[in-house]
Amino acid sequence: MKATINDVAKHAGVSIKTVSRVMNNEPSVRQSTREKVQATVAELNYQPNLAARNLAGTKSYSIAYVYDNPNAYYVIDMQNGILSACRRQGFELLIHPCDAKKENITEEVIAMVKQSRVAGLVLTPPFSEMPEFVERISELDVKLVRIMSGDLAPDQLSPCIMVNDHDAAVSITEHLIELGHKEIAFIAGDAGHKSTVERLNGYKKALSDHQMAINEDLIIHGEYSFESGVEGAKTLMQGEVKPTAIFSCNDEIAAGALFSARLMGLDIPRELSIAGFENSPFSRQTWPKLTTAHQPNEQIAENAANLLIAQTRNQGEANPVGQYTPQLLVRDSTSSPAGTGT
Amino acid sequence: MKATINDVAKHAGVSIKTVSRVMNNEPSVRQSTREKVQATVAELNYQPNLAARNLAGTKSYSIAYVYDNPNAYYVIDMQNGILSACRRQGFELLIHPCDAKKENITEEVIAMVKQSRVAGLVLTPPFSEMPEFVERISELDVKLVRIMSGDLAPDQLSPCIMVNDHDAAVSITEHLIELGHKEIAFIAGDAGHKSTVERLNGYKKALSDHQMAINEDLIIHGEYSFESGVEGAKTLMQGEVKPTAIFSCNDEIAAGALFSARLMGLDIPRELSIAGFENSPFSRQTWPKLTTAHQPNEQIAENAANLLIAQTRNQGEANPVGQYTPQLLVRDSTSSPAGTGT
DNA sequence: AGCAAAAATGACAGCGCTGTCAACACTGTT
DNA sequence: AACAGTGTTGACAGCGCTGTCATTTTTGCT
Repeated sequence: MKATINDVAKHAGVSIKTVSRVMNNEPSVRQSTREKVQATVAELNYQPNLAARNLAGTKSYSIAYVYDNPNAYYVIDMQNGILSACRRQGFELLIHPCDAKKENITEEVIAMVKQSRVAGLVLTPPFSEMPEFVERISELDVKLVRIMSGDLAPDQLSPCIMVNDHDAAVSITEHLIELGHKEIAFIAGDAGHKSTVERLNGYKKALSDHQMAINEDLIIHGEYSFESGVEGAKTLMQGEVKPTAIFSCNDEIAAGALFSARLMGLDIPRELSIAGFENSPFSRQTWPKLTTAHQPNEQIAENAANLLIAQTRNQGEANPVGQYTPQLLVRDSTSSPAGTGT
Repeated sequence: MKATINDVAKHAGVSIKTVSRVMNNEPSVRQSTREKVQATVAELNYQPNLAARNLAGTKSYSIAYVYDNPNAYYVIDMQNGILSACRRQGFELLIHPCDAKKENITEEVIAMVKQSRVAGLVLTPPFSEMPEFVERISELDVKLVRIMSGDLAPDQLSPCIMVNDHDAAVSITEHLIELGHKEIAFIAGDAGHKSTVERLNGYKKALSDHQMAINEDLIIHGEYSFESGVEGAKTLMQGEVKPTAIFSCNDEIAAGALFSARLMGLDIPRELSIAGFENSPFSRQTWPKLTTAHQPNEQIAENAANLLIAQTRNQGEANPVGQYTPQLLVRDSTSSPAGTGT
């Protein structure tokens, strides 16, 4: 029914061990032998039995995705990306949703690692940005890869995929500046998230670069939610200095801001430009569609998983750092301010 | 480091096989022996090695969740529910996202089943509602459980968890009727989905029961999307007979309808009541929050997974049928029509 | 050609568990 | 007391693969 390593060995006229070597990309196999085996593998459509591999070997062929993110879209994207890498490399994925705020979350994850014997973990915010957690986990016999906001890895504990929110925020802000906006507001997300800090700094940087003053009254400290956008926009538009553009820390906030603006009878984008961040499905479910920054989550995740798998095989550099900068995606919620004739 | 069955056997003073029997709830173990072993298991915190189990036994200890659903919230809920059941029962979950519209999707899933040797599959729409697909898969040596819309299982091929969209739609419609609405519109989702049909029928049933006419002009055939809600509401409000309430086939459509209504300057719910369906996070991210029907997806999924696992162990009835009726959840988007004084 | 070193290959044990089957310990019966 | 019948337990092989180490083949060099 299902081909085993034995079948392949017999068909190819070599020993089981040689087939094993080929399957694991080990050296010390003559090229001609390797090809012969590979041909047989293809012919019989052989796929190694994961259970047997895990049982027999010292290495493990599974990795886990540990997450706590209320954003389902993000999780699904990450999961799909990781899964792609796993399928390609013959790995298994264990998904481990859990609560980052739980008192003994570190112990819980440590227990999971010991129990499941996974070879590595993919960590996304908030876990990837919890120094103590990362440190404790990295003492275990398990590889890590972290996806986080920033431009430089904070330490050498694992490979990191950095998402350059700062530069992307600069792009968005410059887009608004170039459209001719003078009063650009910012609605921030949760203060605890690194992404909030990075995006806010990018916004400030762009203003400074263009000799524009930073007006703290135009900066709202909110959280990553629709309601926060609603409130933020209301506060801003009732303030002394009315912005002609609002840069929201993510699409959900932007959707809220947009909603609020329409309630106030504003014509978007003519009277107020609104930009989001993330390019989540949210940004396409508003009207007009949001200008945002596209973050290729699935690709980031696949990249991260590949890096992780390479680590578990002791391949690749020790602690490579990948970097992604979300790209500006101009849609219909931004334009030149009213009265500038564009 | 990690306790094996051998350690347990030694500590308890019995043979490995006896421990195995206890772990698998097999009969023919004296009560006193069973307790002794269980105590040792607890003491050593022993957990069977899944890889070894899968390798040695004829049974498998993993199930797969096969899905193709663009709704990330739904998928995450299902996944979490299934995962809970798996954790409790010592099973492993394989997640298998794929494209239901792909030409040879059936062959692809069959290949996956053979390859991974999973003991069972959890199927949600659209897979659970594809008769040929289900039939082909059920010929395999794999158990199934289906979650689908309706009140009666369509066949005896597997246990089914039925979600009674019909009755829930009746509840929502009656809620609107009781508020005093006379002209109640309906915006349907994708015609191909059974849930659309069931909800539409529930809507019609409620109207009939209350001696109200069914006006086809008040029924919009759309799809499960925000845009569809926007368009649908626009069409309805420009029609000859203006509804005072709109029942949307899901929350996303309702959000679109709500958005559209606000653009038209309507005061919600005073001038127009809008109800959704699903209680997705969407329904809480609108303003006002949507009246909807709550579908306990996570619970449904856990229930389904438990049923599936019972099947793989040949426990439980042959083809049990579970049923859930989503519950009416009244929030702020519905009220008595203007001029009725409530 | 002859030899040591290096490269390629294979034999074999064993990972932690389950299935099979044999062995043993009790019953209640004649 | 001898027996069958039932309930309980354990010995042992083997699942499909990898790690170790021994063996064979090839290579580079004199």
